[in-house]
Amino acid sequence: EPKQRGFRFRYECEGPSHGGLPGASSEKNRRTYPTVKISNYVGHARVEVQLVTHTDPLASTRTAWWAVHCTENGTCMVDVGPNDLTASFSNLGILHVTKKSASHDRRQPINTQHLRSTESSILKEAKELGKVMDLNIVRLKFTAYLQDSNGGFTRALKPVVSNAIYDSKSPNASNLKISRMDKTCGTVLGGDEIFLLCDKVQKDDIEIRFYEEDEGGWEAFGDFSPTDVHKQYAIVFKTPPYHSAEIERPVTVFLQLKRKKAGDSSDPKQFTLHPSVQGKPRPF
Amino acid sequence: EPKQRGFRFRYECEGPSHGGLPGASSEKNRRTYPTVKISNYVGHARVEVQLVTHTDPLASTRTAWWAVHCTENGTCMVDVGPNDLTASFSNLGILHVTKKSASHDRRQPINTQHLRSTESSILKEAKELGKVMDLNIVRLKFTAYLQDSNGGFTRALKPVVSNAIYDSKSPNASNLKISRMDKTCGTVLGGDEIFLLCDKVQKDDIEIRFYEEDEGGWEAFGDFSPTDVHKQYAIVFKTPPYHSAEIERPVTVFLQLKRKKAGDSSDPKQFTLHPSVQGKPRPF
DNA sequence: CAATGGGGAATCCCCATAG
DNA sequence: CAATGGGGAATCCCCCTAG
Repeated sequence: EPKQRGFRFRYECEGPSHGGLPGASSEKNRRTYPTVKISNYVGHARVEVQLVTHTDPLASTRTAWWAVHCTENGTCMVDVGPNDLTASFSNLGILHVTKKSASHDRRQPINTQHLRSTESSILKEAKELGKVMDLNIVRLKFTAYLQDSNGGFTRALKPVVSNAIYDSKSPNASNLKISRMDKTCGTVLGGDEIFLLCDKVQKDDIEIRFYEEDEGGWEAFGDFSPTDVHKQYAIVFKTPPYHSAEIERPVTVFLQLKRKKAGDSSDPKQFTLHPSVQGKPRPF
Repeated sequence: EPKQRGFRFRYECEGPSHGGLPGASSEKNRRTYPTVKISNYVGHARVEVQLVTHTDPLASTRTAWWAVHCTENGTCMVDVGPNDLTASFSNLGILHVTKKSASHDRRQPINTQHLRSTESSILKEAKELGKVMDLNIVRLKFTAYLQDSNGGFTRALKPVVSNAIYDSKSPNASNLKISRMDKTCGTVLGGDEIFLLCDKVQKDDIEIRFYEEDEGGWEAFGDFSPTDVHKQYAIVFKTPPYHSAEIERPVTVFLQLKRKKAGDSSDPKQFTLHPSVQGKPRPF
């Protein structure tokens, strides 16, 4: 399985070799790659990868919105066997196809009379498509071919489809990250104003989640409006009140950025809640 | 004269009509436009505008990096006179020409044998040019033509060139602006950490200037490094010490963003310095 | 020096608001 | 509805660091 997030799709103009798609369990020092294994078989086999859309994985590649670059000649397959039937793809790149070139790709009925209208209608179509199938999410589709009696790889097995891969440069799928906060503590009553610096977020699809780790889990959300999100890179918010104002000593909780729609979240940061100051009355 | 900053150059693809270049003294409600007046003359005249480069105003327009769009047909001139010889240009737009189309513009020796090499060499040339003459700065060049005895506008006067106009979308010429700070006061000793949210800045060409208004003017700079500039939209810095630690009551000073190279600055924000707390020793 | 990874510039697209 | 003004997405370019 490939890693779902954190990999950046590239445009052709960016050149090859910006690193291959890592495997789901890939680590800094121990890199792994998307891998498939053919079970219950001994012999030679050929495994091919294709990119398919996020939503309709089994059917479509009808428009090649992306192209996989693994070998020089553009084909994406490896031969395996006869003993180890594990195919590992170590240099998969995912290429963005631009809207413009995408429209050229389609075979047009060249001889029809609409010369101008084609172009705009294609753009419109592309836009429609873009709405349904997010171009920034793809899956890998592996197809294995076993050798037939003539030695040709013709006996196709049922393809398997990977989990979804999100373009890390796409604003709705980039890695969420809190890089800095002006305070890391506040009072149990909430209402403390915090300046938080982060990687790119979308002002209408982000929330700041406070939580405690134990089961039963308390959670609450930072208080801010879209206008408090500054240029996608900073958020000014107020802390939520803790579930209980009656604490004797400081409590440490966590906060993280979280996308409302996709549900993915950033690494957490610690935040310390202090008891409300002696003599300062709670608001009621 | 045109306004120097705050006007955005547009690409052709953005369509016409995103507002015309305002005059230097243009206000929200009282719009003015770049205007020239022919002195010491009575009669009809024609005034033409052209865009010229920032650095070499009198000579060049040799490559039309920008195009002025004022009338439908692309010509940019107005006829004035016979009494009022003031020409006002109310709908000047400045078009960005993309690098790609810029290279097409040049008349190529089509029949030479370098088919591939031309393109890359043109790009290289464009890049070279870009280094010397900043494509995001232009000037207007007005040329007036008086009527000759046949009624033709042939008697050109000496052209006049406007001040420089900076593309407000260009990162090194955009409007500087402080939009929010997490504190607006600190101590006279300095060293207070401030989170400041701002419009786009360049981490290597920005400083935070504290100053007092009176002549003799104290000034000092916020302490931060390029890595403290977060994604061009926020700066975490430490306040500088005031010129005197011996103050009895709070002092209000100003701070502003300031570009090191161009020297332009943002509107100031107030900042209040409090006396060092009773009993807290000054560091020495 | 090429591979890897990432910041930000140049280009493009489209939305909100006031006439 | 078109003019105006502006935010941000899609595309592209290039620098840094570690091998």
